[in-house]
Amino acid sequence: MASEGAHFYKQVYAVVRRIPRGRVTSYGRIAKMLGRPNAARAVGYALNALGGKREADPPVPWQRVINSQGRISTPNMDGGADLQAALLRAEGVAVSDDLKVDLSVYLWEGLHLIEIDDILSGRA
DNA sequence: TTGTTGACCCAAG
DNA sequence: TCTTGGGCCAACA
Repeated sequence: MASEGAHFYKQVYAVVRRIPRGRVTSYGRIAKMLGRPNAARAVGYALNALGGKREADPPVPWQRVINSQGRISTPNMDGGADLQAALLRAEGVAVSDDLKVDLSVYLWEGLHLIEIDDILSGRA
C-alpha cells in the first residue's frame, strides 16, 4: 500500500471528502471504514483539529459528518452547529430545528477499507 | 510512559 | 428524550 505514513487524520479526511453531496455519515461509521470500529472519538478529534481552520487544503466537507444519532454534535461556539445545519440544508439535506438529520434517508453507507487504500494511493 | 481530554458509541434506567 | 456509566482510540503536556 501507499506506505502507512498516512496518519489517521489523513485517512479521516480522505473518507470525508468522498461523502457525496446531499449525504451524511457518522463518526463511528468513518471509524469503521478505517478498520477502527471503536475509534469514533479519534475521528471527532481529527475533525476538531480541522475545525480550527474551518477549511483545509484540500477542503473537507466536515459538515457531512454527524453522530450516530443523526444529530449535529458540532460545538455551537462560533456558530459551528448552525453553520453546519445551513450547509447541509444548502445541499438538500433536511435538518430539523433540533439539528437532527434523518439517517434513514441521508445516511451514506461509505466505502470499504480496500477502497480507502485506493484513495490514499492517490487514484481516488 | 502516564494522565487528561475530546465535534463519539452503545447499553440501561 | 435525557442522563449515566463503561469502553475504545489518538493527540498532547
